[in-house]
Amino acid sequence: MANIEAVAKQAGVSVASVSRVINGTAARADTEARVRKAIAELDYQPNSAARALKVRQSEQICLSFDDLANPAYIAMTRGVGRELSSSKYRLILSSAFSSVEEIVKHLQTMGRGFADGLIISPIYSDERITKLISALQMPVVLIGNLPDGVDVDNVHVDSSAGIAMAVEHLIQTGRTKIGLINGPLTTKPGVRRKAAFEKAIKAAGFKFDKASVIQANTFSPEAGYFAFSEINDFSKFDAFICANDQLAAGAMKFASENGISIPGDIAIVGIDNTDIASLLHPTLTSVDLKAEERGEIAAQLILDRLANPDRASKQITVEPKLVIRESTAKK
Amino acid sequence: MANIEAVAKQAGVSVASVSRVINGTAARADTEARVRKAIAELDYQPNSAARALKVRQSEQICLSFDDLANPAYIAMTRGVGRELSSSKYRLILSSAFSSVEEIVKHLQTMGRGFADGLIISPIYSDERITKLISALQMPVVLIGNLPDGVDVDNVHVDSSAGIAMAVEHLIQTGRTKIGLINGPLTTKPGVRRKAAFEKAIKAAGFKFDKASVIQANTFSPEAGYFAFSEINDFSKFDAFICANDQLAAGAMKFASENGISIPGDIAIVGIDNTDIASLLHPTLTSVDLKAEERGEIAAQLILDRLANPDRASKQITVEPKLVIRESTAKK
DNA sequence: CGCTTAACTGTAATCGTTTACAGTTGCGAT
DNA sequence: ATCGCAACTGTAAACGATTACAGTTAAGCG
Repeated sequence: MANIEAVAKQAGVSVASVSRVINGTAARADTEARVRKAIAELDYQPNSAARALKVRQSEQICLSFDDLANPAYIAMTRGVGRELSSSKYRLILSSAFSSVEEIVKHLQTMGRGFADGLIISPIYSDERITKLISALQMPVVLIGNLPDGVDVDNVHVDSSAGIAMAVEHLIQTGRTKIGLINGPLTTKPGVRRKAAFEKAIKAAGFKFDKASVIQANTFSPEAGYFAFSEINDFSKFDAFICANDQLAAGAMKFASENGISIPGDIAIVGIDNTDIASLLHPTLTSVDLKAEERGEIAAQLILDRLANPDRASKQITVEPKLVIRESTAKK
Repeated sequence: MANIEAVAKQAGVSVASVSRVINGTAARADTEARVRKAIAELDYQPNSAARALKVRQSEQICLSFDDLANPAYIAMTRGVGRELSSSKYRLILSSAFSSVEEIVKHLQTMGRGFADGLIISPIYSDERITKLISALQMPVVLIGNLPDGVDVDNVHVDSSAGIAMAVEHLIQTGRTKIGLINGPLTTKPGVRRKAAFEKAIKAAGFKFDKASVIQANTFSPEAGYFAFSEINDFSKFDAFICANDQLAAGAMKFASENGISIPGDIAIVGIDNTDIASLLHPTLTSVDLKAEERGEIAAQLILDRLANPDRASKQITVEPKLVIRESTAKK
């Protein structure tokens, strides 16, 4: 309610002095005391929007991703948060719950005054988002695959390499009939994981069978459960790679309910190496895509860019790591 | 970069007309076309901070909680998000990663211009937060227990009743030596769950033994694992209630690694009924504290308050529900 | 072709800050 | 006491939008 002018009047000084006291610029002890007293008396708090307008900074960084239910993004957020907590910037999260329009609108609003920088990790490969990213007139870091022709700071993980590791590991542990429970093809990871899987299978000298890829329609445990329930003949497979740990967990639940032994009959590899991997029974072998580390790096990139607006854009690649647990033990 | 004045000049109209076109107020087709053309040419986006300053609204609601790693809060966020998505307000999240100071500062900044309303679910019972809440000059909804003397909109769940249900269920299924793996006593849920447990045990006609409460120092699976590992003599117990599903998951992991049968030797009840409950092996009986529903209600309360600033504050109570699964089957 | 009225447009004030600039004050040195 | 200089303070102009109000244009109608 009270504004800086009211405080100035109450303290018997000018608005400039009030502002200076608040922002820690030089002020006589006497002046400062009166201003602080007036602030306390009026319960004054500066208006952030006005400040942001004037100084052209909000001291906020916005992290945006699509799927709050996905633990990989939560880990990413942890990474960003840790890195930012030692800076002057606050982290705000914006997670779109429905349409691409919504997310585009959200980002634009953020971009024009509510945030100084944006870290965005879009799962859906909609070209409107791509356009938006290149149109955004503010520091942006993209986590995930950089679309062609977009020149922004970027951190991504070589998930193909991760899938190759998983395939290799399965083959080394004696599996020959490997399937993929994939995420939706409307998402970037869905598209990329399928391609990577096909490539890895061929690279290992097997022939790729389209029927070995089963599409789930979300990245959830329910979808994994449903995917497994649709398989008529489990004897065609002795291993599955699942596009994330959630899908793997759902699949394993179906297996345990239906007398399919893991890893006895079927080996399972998850992706993301989230907390759940070591809690499942059996514990889940999973490809760690280093979400938390990617978050950290993204935050570093944005801070660096904020401090140094004209530098060339950087693209950073993180290496995945296969974490071996019980679900892929030898038969 | 471009501001409204530049657009006005480019289009050969006044800034007022530009503003009206943007905000959908009446404009001649001719005028509108020229303005839109100018906007496109200059790649103009209105500055949110300036708009927020002038109209005294940001069209943002801020949801704040402490622990992003806790799936219960994620569920809560889902509830808030769903409810808000049909309103004109956007949801932003602010999750504190370290000190109370940080969260206080964050909320204040939000409060003065960056958000029109605040939904806050503090886990730590620091009185500075309480003070802050009552001092905040904006619509606030508190999810969780309302401190004495604070008169704000509130939604809370009767977790004592939930714990009583769990105790009752355990007794009915033949358990007599019930323990509690509690969360840290520095958190509100930690304090309250312990008290509720003691009360429920006594209400059931058992005598309460202090040694039956084991304190974990976080709400994580690791803490649950560690808590179980510290128990010397499992024969003293035939059931445990865990202060959340995460703790339960960790405890079950220890059990499975150490030949303790669940539910054979020990029955386990979790709290929160998160996704993981049905993915664990055995599946976990859990007290559903309706986090998602509480989020929805909180969002409704804040929208209602925003539409109706002078109404008396409302306190809403949600009833918990026990979801019975395998981990508490009869011996 | 005037007149009335509705529809649109422009001017300028305003929101609550910050900050350049000029003006004032206080203090030590002479 | 006076001067010089540093340290502080106040005035007023921004920042980029919205909007009341008054002024203009267009349209409808006899």
